[in-house]
Amino acid sequence: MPPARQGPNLSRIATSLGVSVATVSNALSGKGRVSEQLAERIREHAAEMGYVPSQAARALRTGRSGVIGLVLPDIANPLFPKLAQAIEFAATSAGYGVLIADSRGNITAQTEAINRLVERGVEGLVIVPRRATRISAASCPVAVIDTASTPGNTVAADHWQGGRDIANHLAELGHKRILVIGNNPESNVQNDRVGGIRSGLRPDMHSSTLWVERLERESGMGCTLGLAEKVREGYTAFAALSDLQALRALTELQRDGIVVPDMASVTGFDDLIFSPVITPSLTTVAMDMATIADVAISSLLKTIQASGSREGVLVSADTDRVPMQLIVRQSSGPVDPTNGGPTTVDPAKRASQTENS
Amino acid sequence: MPPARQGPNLSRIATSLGVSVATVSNALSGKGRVSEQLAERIREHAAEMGYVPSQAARALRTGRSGVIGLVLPDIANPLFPKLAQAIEFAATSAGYGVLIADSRGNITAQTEAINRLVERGVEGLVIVPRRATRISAASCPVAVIDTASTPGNTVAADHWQGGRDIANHLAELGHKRILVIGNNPESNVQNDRVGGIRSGLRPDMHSSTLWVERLERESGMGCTLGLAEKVREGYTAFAALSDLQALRALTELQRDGIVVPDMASVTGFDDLIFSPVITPSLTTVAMDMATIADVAISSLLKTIQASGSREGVLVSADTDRVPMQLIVRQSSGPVDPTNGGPTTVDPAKRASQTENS
DNA sequence: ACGCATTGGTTAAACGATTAATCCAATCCG
DNA sequence: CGGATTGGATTAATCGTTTAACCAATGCGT
Repeated sequence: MPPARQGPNLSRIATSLGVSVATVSNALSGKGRVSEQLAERIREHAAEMGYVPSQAARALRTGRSGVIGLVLPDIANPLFPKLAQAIEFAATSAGYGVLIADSRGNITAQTEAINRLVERGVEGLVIVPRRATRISAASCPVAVIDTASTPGNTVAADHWQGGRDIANHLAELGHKRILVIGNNPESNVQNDRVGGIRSGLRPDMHSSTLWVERLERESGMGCTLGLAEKVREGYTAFAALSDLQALRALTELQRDGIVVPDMASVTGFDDLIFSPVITPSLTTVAMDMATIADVAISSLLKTIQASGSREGVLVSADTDRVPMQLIVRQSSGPVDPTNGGPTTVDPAKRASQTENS
Repeated sequence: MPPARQGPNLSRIATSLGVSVATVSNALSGKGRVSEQLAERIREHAAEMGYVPSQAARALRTGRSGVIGLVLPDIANPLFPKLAQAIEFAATSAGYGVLIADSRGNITAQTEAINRLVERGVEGLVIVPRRATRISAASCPVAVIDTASTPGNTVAADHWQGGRDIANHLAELGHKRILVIGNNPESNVQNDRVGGIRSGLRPDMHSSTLWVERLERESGMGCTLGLAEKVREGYTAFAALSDLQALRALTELQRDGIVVPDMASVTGFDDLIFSPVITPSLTTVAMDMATIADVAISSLLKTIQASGSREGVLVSADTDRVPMQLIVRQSSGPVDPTNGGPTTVDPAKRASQTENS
């Protein structure tokens, strides 16, 4: 069936130069003993023939495929682009390729995805686990990116510190009552972020938490969050655990005639693509994806080289939490002195004024 | 160096069953001639030994790696998650793996990315080209996802029709003056969308176009688009060529006290992750990513199987444009009768009312 | 009974690179 | 001067599959 192999290979180079394949291999890899002269001649010739080593053959012989797998809980996650980009860059820089797999929601799919990658011969895996699932190590080294409080986590942003930074920021602006808006309390990441926020509150501050997914289960998808009511109750700041929730909050407030940041502040997490360009632009806390990816990949590769590359090991890194960076933009500002207490004004009325004027 | 291969392989299965490797291979692939009895026995035994074929060896022997490459102009593109997810799913269903590569902006990087993938032995490529770059075919079949008007395009959403749908929708709502908001006039996709919109306008309608990137080059990144002014001039609808621009427009309008959709309508493209959850939720036009991915992958694989899998061919499909679907949400509504002409009200005044009340 | 297909299986040669084991000088040193 | 060393290159085995070619035994028609 294979009618005519035509790509240049070691053997073709060898015969055309009148030497043995081993010599060519040695010259190109710089491993064996070849005179510098000959080596140079070989490299030249190989280059001009456009030689490209067969990864398949190399993989077969050495048992190293030069590929790692990236498993994501849900590719549609808005955070994914940055992560994938960073991982791809780090891996490529280290001479590795990246195979992706989407673990579409459920845990069985995640396991299947992992298996597929392993069967394809990946040398290691980078996994962003779904919600609170623990990774039962596959048959190769695994680096986990979730949050430092997850057992088995390799490296992640310091979500806790990010939360504290947000709390500090809001404290400095004079906010006393803060509503934390999260999606799901089962997410380790979101829990760390809430924890961080709470730990950063001054004694005279108070916070409560709104879980959107829970609310939607009762009131239907895409329901309103009732934030205008919260403003009336005296909340002056809305700290969302993700820019997506922050955006949701921001637009809802705006629609109800509550001017941000004049009358209420909104903050988010993750610095998603839209955050800098909306009006007002969003104050948020960004992960240092590049560093996270670097740490994950480098410690993964270290483990791969150390281990016989069999056994599923959970990789650990020396830096397991990477600082997050507060980015102050327009959506957060000093608390409105006239709106310090509950029910100073009636936002509903204000909204209707706006609509009807 | 390789001390102890341990994974079960054909030969191990063969000896443990007292047959030849060829027979095992045949039994497992169902190709050669093996009695049904023996075949069954072999399959059983292989399964319980946990046999996993070596992709590397198979790739080496057959020249088929079972992997395709996905090249993206910029992974950070918010559209990417859906695309990658769809491609990954289609490829996986067909038994292929997906290697990703980010072509980080410039065209040289795109070429390099392609080369890396080819060196890794991908059998074919799916490329979403950067802006208006033409793909100079690599040394393997290439499927291009851009827009039908791009020469060499394989399959894409019917952006033109999507534009027409938007125009129709706005026409039915009674809008006469429409501002199209795009990012960059060099994008084939955006141009098709504008073209579609224009072609769908009724004789009594009028549109002009605002290119954000051009504006930002003059007024600085993240500058305001001055849409309140446009409303004053009589524009009642803002048709953005991407949900990202639509969001930008929507938030700017809201901040300036212009209620959407009561006083102005906003529409987008792509149905990005945030579009359904903002307030008001965004009217948009969605691509059918699943179908696009299916067509791309299936015609790519068809070409791979047909060709000797060498030569870089630009794959073509029988369906080259997949319909887009209009999703009407809250951000578009009938034109405000009191706001039909220019300068009926002063939005700036209204905004300040809101802020000071 | 003899040639001829058919069935069920084996042998062995690839695929292309890596690498341990040799081999053959030429050189070095006591 | 002879044995040990070393630099420089070759031989050949190996990774795990696939597959063409081959072979033995059986069945069948004439």
